[in-house]
Amino acid sequence: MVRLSPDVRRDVILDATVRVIRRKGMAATTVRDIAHEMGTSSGLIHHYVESMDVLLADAFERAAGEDLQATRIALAQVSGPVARLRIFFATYVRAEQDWAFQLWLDAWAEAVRRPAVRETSHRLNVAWQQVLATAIREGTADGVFTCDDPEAAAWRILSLLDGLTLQAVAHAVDIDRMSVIRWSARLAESELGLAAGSLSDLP
Amino acid sequence: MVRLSPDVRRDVILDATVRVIRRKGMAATTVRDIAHEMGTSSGLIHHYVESMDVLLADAFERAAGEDLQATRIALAQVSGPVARLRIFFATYVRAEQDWAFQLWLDAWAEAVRRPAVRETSHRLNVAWQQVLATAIREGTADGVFTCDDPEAAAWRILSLLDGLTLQAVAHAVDIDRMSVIRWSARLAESELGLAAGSLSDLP
DNA sequence: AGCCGTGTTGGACACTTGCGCAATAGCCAC
DNA sequence: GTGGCTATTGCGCAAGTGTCCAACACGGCT
Repeated sequence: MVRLSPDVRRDVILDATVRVIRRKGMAATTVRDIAHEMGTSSGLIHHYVESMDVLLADAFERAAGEDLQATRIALAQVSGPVARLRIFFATYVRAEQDWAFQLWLDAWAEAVRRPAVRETSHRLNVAWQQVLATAIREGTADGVFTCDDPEAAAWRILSLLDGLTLQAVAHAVDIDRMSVIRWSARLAESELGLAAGSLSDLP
Repeated sequence: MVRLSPDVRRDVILDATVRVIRRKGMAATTVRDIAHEMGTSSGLIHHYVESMDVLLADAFERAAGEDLQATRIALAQVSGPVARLRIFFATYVRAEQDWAFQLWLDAWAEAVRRPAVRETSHRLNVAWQQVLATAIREGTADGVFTCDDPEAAAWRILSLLDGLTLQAVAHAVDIDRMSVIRWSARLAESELGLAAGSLSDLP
């Protein structure tokens, strides 16, 4: 029985929740799972968290936010619009491991019924789209890309990525991860006026 | 207590299940809900259905299968590859009303946890892809389309449709239904070597 | 009419869930 | 040390789940 300060304990609870929902998915995560994950009693969680619903929403925000942040950092570490887009596609699949994308599937499905989840998933989805749109805008400013509407192009590329990844994750067949990247990168080439293969060919 | 023949009862159960999952979503649907919906006891359901898992899968199959069949019929009633594709995009949004697409979101999310649901959603997704792939193959055979790989092209077009519709349905903003069709149709034009606007311009 | 097959009931069962509460035990100030 | 504040326990509770089954009652057949 380790006694922690409220702030630290709150953080430990969130961390444990993130780990569990990554392993089991949001819908299958229980208070007892989280308690077992951090090696405490389940009552402790209710001492800090008002309800399971908000805990799941907060944990989803942290988990998905970490992936977004990781991609942002990865993009910042390379220069040049083309190289940056290559990194985007590469990290998207790395970030969107099966368990991470499963979180998104849960969130999208739950969005109709849980306002808190809808707000979070919407905000994070827009954030992802903005990461892509910003990269595209920089490329057009540099004269490397040709694109009338970076916002719309970002939605299209991201939606194709999501639609293909969805098939790969939910059904575990028909579309392999390599094709997801290559096909999405080819759409990006077409959208941005790049030569075929400049994004989709392997380095 | 109305006594029905097994075949009729099975149909009544499926119908009631479809109604409930349309109202509450797959994840929140219980045996007792369905029993209450058709005004019988819950035990009756298990007398006909081996498990909740397959009942949900069967109900999803009926609901989603009806939409698929409606699109197939609509496609059969027009001739010419271009006209047929236009109908495909038009009926896709009509078929995929919000509650219908919500079913798909539920199915994709539940696929990991419910094997029967995964099998059904996988099979129906492939069926949708095949409807598109067949239309594309016919167009290439007629010399109207130019496409190396109709199977892959169908996956890409369908995935973009799903990815965009997902945003429209789950978040109810950012992307309107008109853009979903127009953007997907433009990808199809690019994939099939059609002139810009031949699919995406409104009739 | 009476009977029997079977469609149907309604609750038992074992389990899981989120949640609250009295009791306990660790840490810090004195 | 020792007391007191409070983080933590561990169990109980009520509600909810899928599944199963003995009993019941309806309807067609003899």
